[in-house]
Amino acid sequence: MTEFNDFFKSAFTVDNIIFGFDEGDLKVLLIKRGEEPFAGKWALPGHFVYPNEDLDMAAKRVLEQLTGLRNVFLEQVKTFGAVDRHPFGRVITVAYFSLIKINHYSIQAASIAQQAKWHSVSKVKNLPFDHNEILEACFNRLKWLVRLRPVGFELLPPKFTLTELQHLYEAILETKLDKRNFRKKILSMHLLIDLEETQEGVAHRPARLYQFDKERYEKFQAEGFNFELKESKKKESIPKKYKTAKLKN
Amino acid sequence: MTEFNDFFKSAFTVDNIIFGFDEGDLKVLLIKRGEEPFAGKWALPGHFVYPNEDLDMAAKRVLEQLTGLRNVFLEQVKTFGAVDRHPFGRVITVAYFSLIKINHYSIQAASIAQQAKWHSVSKVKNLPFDHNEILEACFNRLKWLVRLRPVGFELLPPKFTLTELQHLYEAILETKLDKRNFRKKILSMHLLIDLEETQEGVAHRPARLYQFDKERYEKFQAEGFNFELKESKKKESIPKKYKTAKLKN
DNA sequence: TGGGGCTAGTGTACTTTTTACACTAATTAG
DNA sequence: CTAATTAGTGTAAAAAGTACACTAGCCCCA
Repeated sequence: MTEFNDFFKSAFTVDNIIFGFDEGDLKVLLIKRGEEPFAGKWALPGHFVYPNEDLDMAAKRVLEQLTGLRNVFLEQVKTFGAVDRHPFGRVITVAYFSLIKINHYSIQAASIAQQAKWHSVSKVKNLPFDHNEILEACFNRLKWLVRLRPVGFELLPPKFTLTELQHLYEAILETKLDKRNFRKKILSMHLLIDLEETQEGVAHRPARLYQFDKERYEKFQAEGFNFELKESKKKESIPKKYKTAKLKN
Repeated sequence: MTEFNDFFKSAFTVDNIIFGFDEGDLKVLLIKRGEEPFAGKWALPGHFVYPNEDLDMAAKRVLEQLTGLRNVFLEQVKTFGAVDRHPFGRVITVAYFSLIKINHYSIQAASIAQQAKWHSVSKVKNLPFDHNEILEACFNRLKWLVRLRPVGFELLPPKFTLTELQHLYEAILETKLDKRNFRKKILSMHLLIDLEETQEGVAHRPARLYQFDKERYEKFQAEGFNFELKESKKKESIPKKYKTAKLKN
């Protein structure tokens, strides 16, 4: 049994990929690292898992320390364990992603980081460790999940308009959707409660406000239903420089 | 930095969930454990990850030692890290699942186990550790994956009939499929090469043999296509005792 | 050697879902 | 009161999915 002892020399961490949505843009919460390695660099928030702590617990702890939030959407995505991924030794990390409503919490950076800030997912690059790869894996998971389960609502305030919801989907799926078809599809699921209120103080026709019907959703989930959304094939507003890259039949 | 050292006392393993298909039944390869803990019990094959080894490498190693196979379908599924899941200390495990063609390899159990044997997925229970939970997670992943990507072919011999393919899908999805619709759908994907050969020595009309067109599939994958299969709503041959459990609208 | 048993193989009409597409409505700003 | 801006709505055509039943070809055995 002594041979086993050689194996008990590694550590593991959780990394939290926290997505939010603001100003029509999908964001990810990064921290400015307060400790070595890579002190001072923007990175994904994460921490070692304590000896008496389950993985999910550790992920919840990191999330709560950073945002003050509990009971938010949180799901394990993938584990990264390249031999040389951490300069201090063998450290594998379990990536979790969560979806939160921006502006519904205050960042409490001090506890685990010098600073925490939202960054546009599309602009983030050059993260330390293998964090670019981790972020990409989580973004792909989100893209996929959003087609199957109505997780989009986790990212919006409790009251939202259909256009806001559509913009969210467009940001995640990186595509344009047809307005009428989107509305038809969303409303046909009967997962939205029409609040019979409208926006105020906007310089155009005010939109109706809706609320996600969580109760109804949970009833349906048991029956296993499908939340698929397909993209519009309308003349897409793709900048010309990408046009040639499109695949042919 | 000394505080970090407390974290470098854990170990991690990979567990391989190896699926095969035989006699119309989905199987999983289990080993009879040669070592403590749980020596002598049937369990999922797995092993500690060596200090100089990536996770994927470890999974490939275990798979190859057990089956002699390389280059088979292998994918990370989920990581399990409950505090008390291993009696020897803190050990988290990364679950991988793979799909192999039964009868296309010989089990080389000696190296890591007393014995290895195929078990019907539907009959496996009372595995040690948290292996029941791990198997369930991998089976769910397979169910899901088979609808999106033509991974079914990984489980069949190079030449197969459409009925064999259909039985495979039915075993994985735990449902009946309509024969004509299944064929229409499968053939419309143009992923099968008609070998213009037929079965021999069967006591009925011999079926045509097909081969999976991997090249064509890989070309399509870049374009992102969908391999979804829906179940037949035909009068299902569900034993009466289950009928009352069906969900209503 | 021909009839029974068995599985292979095929087409069509109907229903549902998806898609493409353009105008009117309601508000604020100036 | 006009311009600017976004909200909100319906329909027809195409595609995909579904339900369903009979003939074809082989072996076995009497």
